[in-house]
Amino acid sequence: MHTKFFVTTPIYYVNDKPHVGSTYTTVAADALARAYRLRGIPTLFLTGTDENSQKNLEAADKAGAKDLQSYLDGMALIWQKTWRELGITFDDFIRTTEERHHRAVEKFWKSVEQSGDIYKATYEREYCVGCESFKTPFDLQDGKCPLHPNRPLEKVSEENYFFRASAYAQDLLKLYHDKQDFVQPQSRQNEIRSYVKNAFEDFSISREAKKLACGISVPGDESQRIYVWFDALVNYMSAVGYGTDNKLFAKWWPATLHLVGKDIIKFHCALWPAMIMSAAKSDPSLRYANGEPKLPEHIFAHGFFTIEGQKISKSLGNAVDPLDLVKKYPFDAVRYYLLREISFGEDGDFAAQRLEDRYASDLANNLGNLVNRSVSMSRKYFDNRIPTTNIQETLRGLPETVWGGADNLEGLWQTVDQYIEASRWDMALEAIWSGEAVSLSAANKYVEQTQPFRMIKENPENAAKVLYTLLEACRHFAWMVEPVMPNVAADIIRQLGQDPETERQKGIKELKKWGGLQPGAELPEPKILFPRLENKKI
RNA sequence: CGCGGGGUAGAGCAGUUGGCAGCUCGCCAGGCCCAUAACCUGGAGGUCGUGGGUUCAAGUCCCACCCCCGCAACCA
Repeated sequence: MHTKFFVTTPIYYVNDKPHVGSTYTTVAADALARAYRLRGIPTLFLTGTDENSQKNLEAADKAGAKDLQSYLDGMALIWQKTWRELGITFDDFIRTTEERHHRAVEKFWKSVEQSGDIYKATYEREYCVGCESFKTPFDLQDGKCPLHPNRPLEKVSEENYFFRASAYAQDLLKLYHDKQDFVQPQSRQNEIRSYVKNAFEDFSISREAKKLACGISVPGDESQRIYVWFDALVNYMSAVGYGTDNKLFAKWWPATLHLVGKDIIKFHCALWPAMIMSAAKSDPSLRYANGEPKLPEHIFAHGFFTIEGQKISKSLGNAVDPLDLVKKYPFDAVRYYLLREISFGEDGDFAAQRLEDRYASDLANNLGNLVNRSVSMSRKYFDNRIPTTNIQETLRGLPETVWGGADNLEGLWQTVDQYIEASRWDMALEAIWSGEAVSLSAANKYVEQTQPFRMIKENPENAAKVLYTLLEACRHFAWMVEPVMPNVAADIIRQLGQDPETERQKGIKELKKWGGLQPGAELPEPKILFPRLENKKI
């Protein structure tokens, strides 16, 4: 595990409100952030909005906003509000129109300039507004942008500033080679490698101010504005004090993990590290003691969604508003579904039916039912209390049963931690649900094999052991899934007669130990964790 | 020679470093009765797109081929 965890989402364009795509990225980041916080690791979770884009200007006009700034303010608020309602625990929200960001960009630009990697050149090329990037003949297909064939290319002939990105191609290739997990999943690293190898050119990083109504001015040249990507990427640094708070910056940079969609990997995995390599040459705060540039440690590119098998599209009316979603389903369930159903890094499909299946099967039948039956039996047979038993004797399961005991539980914790470190919640959750010796499934089997409801008559001592084991296991499972389903986890802890906040204070080491439940403690009346979803079609 | 994703049981999907082909749902037959008609056991169901190759061993690596999906705008 890391000594600190600084995770970011991309900054989102505010030309629209959040939808499942941005929600997916942000929920994934949130679950990771919560996991590290729970583990006592200093965590900073950053998200925000990209407000210097021409697209926003178009959107503001379209929305009939009285001026750009009030439009941006309104949208930024909507994004923040949406995230809060989805239980997103971001620590900071950066807006690229903020002063701190402007100062960071300015400093960054100057560093790159000082390193000799900014030069002026006149050139004529095609600019695609859709991509917000220049296209080389190599990029074009039939003279059109292959991504936006119906959007006319702008012929641009002007004097701009360029970033000498090509000078870093070799260093980037070396980086990918030396650090196999710099870009994940592996297939994306391959893609990036071939891009850098074959098509990595210098970037134009400014436009004439008179043609661009918004954006940050080039330091020392008011007639030019900084290209949106060159500005946007720096947000990851400006939020942690680059150019404004050296101490803060030293504490948090470099980022541990940039979470991005697969469409923007070129910018994050090639341009961004190249920019840092350059700036680091003249800015010691961007270098380690050994002189190496402080690059982000990992970049994870997730896949895209289809909705019910179809591409997300407003004209089809299938864009899902996350706020509508959490009106229909508990947000814990939505979070669980997003993180469990799609293998992180792959494309996936969002289907209401699947969500409901998972809800009924994984959540209600397995998790909810296990907690409910365990608590109910304990209350019934042991006077509304956690059975009194010798905890030492519950370290192992009864002979001839599947239950693997405390050692295996420790192993499961390790597995979960390992998958979290790889950002693979899908795998972590699968292990919790259906691992061999210790899991929700194993716990349910343990009930069948030992039959405490029968055992209570013949061998109450063993029944006490089994039930204590089940309750204690539930406590562990609750903490394992807490980052994904914070409300559900808290409910389980309460049903076990503990206070979630008091428990959390004890720290992860304590929580991971076997025997956290006090034998003989009172058990409150259990409530259904996952009520049936009747007629709740989305 | 555009870019990318994918073809594994009826449906939906996993398969990190090559080592008996798995999961969820559905279906069939049992069990249990603590529990949210939940839980457990057993079973049927697969030429892992096709053809070659490497290997003691390939869904997994290599080569060729076939098929499907996305790529106006919105957009991770």
